[in-house]
Amino acid sequence: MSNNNQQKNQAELERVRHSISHLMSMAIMELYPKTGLGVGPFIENGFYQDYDLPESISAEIFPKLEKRIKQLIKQDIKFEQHAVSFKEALKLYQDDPYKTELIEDLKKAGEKDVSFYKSDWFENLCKGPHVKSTKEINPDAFKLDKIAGAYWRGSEKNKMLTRIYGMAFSSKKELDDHLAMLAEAEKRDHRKLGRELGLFIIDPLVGSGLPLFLPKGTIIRDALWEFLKEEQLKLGYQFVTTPHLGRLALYKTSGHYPYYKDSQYPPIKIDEEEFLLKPMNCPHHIAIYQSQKHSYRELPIRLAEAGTVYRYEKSGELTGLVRVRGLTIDDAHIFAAEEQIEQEFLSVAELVLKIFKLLNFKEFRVRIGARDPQSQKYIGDEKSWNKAEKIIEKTLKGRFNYIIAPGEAAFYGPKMDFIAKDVLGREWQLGTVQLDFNLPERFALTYTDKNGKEKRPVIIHRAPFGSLERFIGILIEHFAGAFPLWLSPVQIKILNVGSAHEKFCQELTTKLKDENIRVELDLANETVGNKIRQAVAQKTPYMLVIGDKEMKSDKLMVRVRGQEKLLEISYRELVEKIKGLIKEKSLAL
RNA sequence: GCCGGAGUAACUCAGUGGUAGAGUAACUGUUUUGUAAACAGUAAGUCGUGGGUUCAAGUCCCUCCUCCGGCUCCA
Repeated sequence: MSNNNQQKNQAELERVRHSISHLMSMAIMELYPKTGLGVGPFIENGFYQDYDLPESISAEIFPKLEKRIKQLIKQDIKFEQHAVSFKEALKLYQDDPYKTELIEDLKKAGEKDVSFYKSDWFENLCKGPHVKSTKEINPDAFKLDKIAGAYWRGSEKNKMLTRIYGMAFSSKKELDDHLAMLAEAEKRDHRKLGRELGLFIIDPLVGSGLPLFLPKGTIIRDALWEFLKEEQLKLGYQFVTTPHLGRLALYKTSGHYPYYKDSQYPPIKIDEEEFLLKPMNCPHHIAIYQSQKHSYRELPIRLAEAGTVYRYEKSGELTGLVRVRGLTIDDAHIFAAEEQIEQEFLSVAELVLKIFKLLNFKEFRVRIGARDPQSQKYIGDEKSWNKAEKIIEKTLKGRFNYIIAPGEAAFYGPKMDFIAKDVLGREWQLGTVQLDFNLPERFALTYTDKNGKEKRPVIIHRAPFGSLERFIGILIEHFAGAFPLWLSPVQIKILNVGSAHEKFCQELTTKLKDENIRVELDLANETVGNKIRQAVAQKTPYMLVIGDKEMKSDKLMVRVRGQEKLLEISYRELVEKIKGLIKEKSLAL
């Protein structure tokens, strides 16, 4: 399909999606004539519409609504646009505070009049666009999805409305494909797999948002960090270790307190002093930088640490490993001279891309997080912000396709985020690089330049994974628990056929362990079939069934994850093969 | 935090006011197994918490906690 066609189809689909939301509103208003209407745009994969309903409803109403929407589609209802004057529009909606607010906003924005769409008896303030007639809508290609609360205009100070989400596509097949993707995503849910594969748990008694990594999860975590450590050593990073709390005064200097007061664990008071569980590693790394005088010859100084921080995320925001209260950032702070920024940004970008390639994230995009011009939440002066934003853009121009996202900056500086698609096509913000002129100023950081003058360095904050917890959560879903060999908690599972083979299996296990291969032995009094089934469920990369044949022959029959045919191979060859794959961190088995 | 849904054995779940159940896992025994589920038995639950209604509550009502889907937020 040509690009033009794609765009055209996309536009058609958006009209369809938006039009179904109007039909849904018709169906709702037939049931509850007094319903207030909030916003109702098309979105990726479908649409939603907010309602102020006289009573609370549940998804049980969906079949009834869907049936009615299908009937409406078949009635060949026309969508007609007309302009209404502000005066008239305000009069029409005099009892509707939501519409009144929207109309006032349009007026402020300098519009001449207000656009309305009429479909049958249903007339609604709406800028469109819509289908000409419901004939254009495929009645079998939409489905109501879920019901949720949503604040009017997205502000938690406002009333909460009822939002109904729907999915809509141009064909039933696309809808079915999308539903299949969702079903697959549910199967891969890292919270479910995390428990089934023995990777991590969250214990309510320990606290929500405070995951406990089990032995197998810890193997993955350590392997990821070891990999990153090696890469960073090659790139000239130095590793530091800092404690989990620091004096409140430190965070007052950095500005993290009271700026993030509401999302931090409150200060701990002891001996007339106050300490804060660290919400960020930067102040500690800055203290290390400041412990000495620095020359331009040393820069850039790159201080790295898997630093655990604690943030009091609101209870409703917590999700498994991907949103937690205690998290370990694969953090580093690069103290650099201004002219080194571009090089350092590129070096971090390269590292992030290497990670993507290694872990099979095939598609990604880059986003520059810039200031929200409306917001006051930023520290530092206009000049340094402009400079920082310019430098990032200059660095990326011609090298990456990027979009600029206003309002996505950190409070101390603009950033560059890498957003990758997983194998199901879902997007995750992974690597982040942030440019900061402000903390160096607040802490009065200096280095001595060529001419013996004191100069101000910049700080580049960066985390290629984001956080170990979140990254592991994403990887669990990305790989559906079937990790590449180098990350697999158990690389080989050995299963004995009968009790006569136990000793041989134990010796084999010891030998493989000596080769630094992670091996697990299953001597349970179970049928071979059952033991295989369990090892398959654990997504074990290699399985060795050991019986009389293996004890007599010098060949092993290896069952490889995802392959039907058994691999016949000698012990030595198998060890070399596996060690080779681990060393290259191969995706294949 | 807000809106909605849910919480019964380690896990997945059944149980609509009248004696707490199943499958899986665990444990014990039998079986000695050849590439995705051997057989038998045993043990296991203050039915999330606290209160209320009732002769009687897993079931109805209220409080709090936790989880799920969203919203808001995410240094």
